[in-house]
Amino acid sequence: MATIYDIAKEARVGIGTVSRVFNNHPSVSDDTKKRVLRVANRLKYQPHPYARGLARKRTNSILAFIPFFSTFFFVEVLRGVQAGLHDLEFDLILYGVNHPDHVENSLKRNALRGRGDGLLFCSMRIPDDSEKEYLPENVPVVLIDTVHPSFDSFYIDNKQGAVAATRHLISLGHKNIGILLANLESYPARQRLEGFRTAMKESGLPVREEWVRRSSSPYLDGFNRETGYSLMKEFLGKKNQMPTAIFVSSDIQAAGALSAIEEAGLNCPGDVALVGFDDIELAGHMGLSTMRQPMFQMGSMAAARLVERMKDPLLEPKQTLFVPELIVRKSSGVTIG
Amino acid sequence: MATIYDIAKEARVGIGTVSRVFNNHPSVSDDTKKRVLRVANRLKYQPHPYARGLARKRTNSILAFIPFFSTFFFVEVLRGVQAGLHDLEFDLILYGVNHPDHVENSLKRNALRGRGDGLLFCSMRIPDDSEKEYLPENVPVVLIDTVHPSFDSFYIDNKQGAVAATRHLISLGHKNIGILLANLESYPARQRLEGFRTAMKESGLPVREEWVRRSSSPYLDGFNRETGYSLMKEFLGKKNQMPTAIFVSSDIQAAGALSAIEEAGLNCPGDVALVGFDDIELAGHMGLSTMRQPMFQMGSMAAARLVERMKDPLLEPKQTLFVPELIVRKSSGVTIG
DNA sequence: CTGAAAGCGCTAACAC
DNA sequence: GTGTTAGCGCTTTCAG
Repeated sequence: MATIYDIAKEARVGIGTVSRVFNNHPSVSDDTKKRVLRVANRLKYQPHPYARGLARKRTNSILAFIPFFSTFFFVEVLRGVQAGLHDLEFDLILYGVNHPDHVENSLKRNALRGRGDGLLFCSMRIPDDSEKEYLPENVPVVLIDTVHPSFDSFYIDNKQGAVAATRHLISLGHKNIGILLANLESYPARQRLEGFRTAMKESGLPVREEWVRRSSSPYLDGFNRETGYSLMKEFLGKKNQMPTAIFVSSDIQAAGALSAIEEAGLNCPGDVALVGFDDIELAGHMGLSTMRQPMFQMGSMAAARLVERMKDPLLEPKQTLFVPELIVRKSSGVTIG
Repeated sequence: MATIYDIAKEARVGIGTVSRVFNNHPSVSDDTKKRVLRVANRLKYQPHPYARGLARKRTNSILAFIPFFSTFFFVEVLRGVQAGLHDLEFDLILYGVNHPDHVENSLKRNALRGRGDGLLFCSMRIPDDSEKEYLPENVPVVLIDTVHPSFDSFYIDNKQGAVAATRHLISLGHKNIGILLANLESYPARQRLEGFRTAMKESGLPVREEWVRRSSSPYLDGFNRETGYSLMKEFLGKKNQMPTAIFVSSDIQAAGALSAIEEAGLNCPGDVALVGFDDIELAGHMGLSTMRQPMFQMGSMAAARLVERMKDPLLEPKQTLFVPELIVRKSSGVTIG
C-alpha cells in the first residue's frame, strides 16, 4: 500500500505538497498538482483514514445507536440517516442495540473516545445525569424518537397522535370506544393512553376502564403481535359488552387483533372498527387506518442536523416535534348509526 | 481527554507499561497493573482507536456494503451480520448502497485503504476482473447472496427453490400453472424461471408461454408490488384461459397480485392458487405460501466467517449454498380435483 | 518486569 | 509555492 512518502518521492516533491494536494489546499501550482495526482493515481494511493484522523483530531465518521429489535422502525430511521449523510462525506458506524442495557457498554467503549465525530441515538432514553458521564465531551449528539433539553431532538407527539386517532373514531359516530395498549412501562404507551383519555373527555365520552386493556408483556414493551391477539381475545370474550371501536397502540398489535377478530368470525370495520399507530408497511396491506410516524424524515433530518452541528458546535439545541398524520383506510369503517 | 501519557505520569510508570496493561500483556506485575488500572479508571481513559489502528496496522472494524432498496431483505441480513459479530469485538461500518453503481465509488474511497479489516458484500455482483482492482490486497472478503469462486460465499439456490415451489403446486393437483416473474435482467429471476421449467418438465407438464409473464420494470428489477399487480391483471384479463395456479417470483409481487385478485372479485386459493418466494414478514400476514430464504442466518454466518478469516487469512474460500424452505400457508390451497 | 525510543501515515505550522 | 519538522496517541522492539 502506497504512503504519502512513496508519492512524494515518485513525484519529486515533499510530503507536505502531497498532503496539500489531497486536501485541496489552494497554494499548490497546477503543474505539481497534476504531477502528484498522476503518480497517486498510478500507485492507487488513498490517504489513510486513521492517520488522517489522528493528525486532524477527527474521525469523519458518526456513530449511530439504534435498537435492532423493532425491525420496521429502525429500518426507516436508518435509511433516513443514511440519506441525510450527504452520500460520502461521513462513515456511518452502526451499533445495533439488541437490548437497552447494551448501550452503556458500547458507549463506554466507543463513544467516549474519539471513535466518532458525532453521535446519534435512536429511541434511547438518556438518563439525565448518570450516562451523561459516558458521553464524550465535545462531541455533538442528536436524538431521534426521544427528547432531552440539552440535545437536538427529533421526536413524535404521541399524545396528539392518540388524540387524533381517537377523534377520528369519535367523528365516525362511535361512542363506545376502547383502547388496546402496550406495556405501560413504555413512555410512548403512556402518552398514547393519555391522548386517548383527553380526546374522550373533550367529547364528553366516558372511558370504561374494562375497555382499557394493556399488556404486561416485557417483549418489546408489549408492542408485539401476540399482545394484540390476546388482548383482542379478551375484548371478544364479552360479546355483549364490546366497544364498537378500538384504538390500538401500534400497527403490529393491530395485526394480531385483526387475526383474533377474523378467528372469532367477526368482521373488522363492521363489528369493531380499528385504528392503529405507526403506519408500518403491513398497515397498507391490511387496510389499517393508522397514525403515520415520519421515521425516514426524522432519520434524515437528524443526520443533517448532526452534520450541521459538527460544523458549528455552538448551535443552540433544537427540539423538533412531529405530529403523526392520520391515514384513513378500511379498518376504521364509515360513519355509523 | 486523557492519553496514555497522562496515565503513565500519574501512575509513575512508562507509557509502555500502560500499553501492556491495556493489551493484557502477561509480563506486568499485578501490582503495577492494578495501579495503572485505578488511575486509568479515575481519568476515564480509553485507548484511542485510531492511534491504535495506526500502530497496529488494523482497524478493528468491518465494512458492509448492503443494498438499501430492498428493505426487508437487507434488514434481516443486517441483523444477522450484527449478531455474527461477537457483540463488541468489531465495529460495523455500513455503506448503504442505494444504487448498484455507487458501490464502486464507495469501494474506491474506503475499502481500498485500510478503512476496514474485512469486507462484506451483500447482493452485489463482483465483476470478475474490473472491480477486483478496487479491492484492497490482503483484506478478506465475504459474499452474501452472490457467489464468486475466489471468495467465501453464502448464497441461495434460486433454481431449487423454484423447483420446490412449482412441485408443491403440482403436488396439489394443478396442471395449468403459470409464472409471474420479475425482470429477467435479474439473475435470481432467471434462475427461478429455470427452476419452474425444470419442475414442469419433470412432471411432463407443458409450459404455456403466454402464462410466463415477466416484468420489464427496472425498479428493483421488477421485484415490486406494482409489477405483481399489473402482471396479475394481465392474467386476469383472459378469464377463460387462466392458469389454476401461479408461482410468483417474490412475495412482494404476490402482495400486488393478491390485490388484483381481490379487486377482480376473485378468491385466492379458490380461483387461483399462489406461491411466492422470500417469506417476508408480510407473507405470514397474507397467508401466502412461499419459499423461505434464511437471510438472518446468511448474515450471521457470513459475519462469523469473516471474523474467522480475519484471524486466519489462509483459509480456503468456501461456498455455502442454502436451499429455500417451503412454507405452506393458505394461498396455495388444498388438493384440487 | 519495565522504561526508552522508533515508528504507524498523515496534517499543519514554520521557514524559505 | 514548497520542503521540513513536530506532533497526533498508541504499539512494539530493544535494552536493561
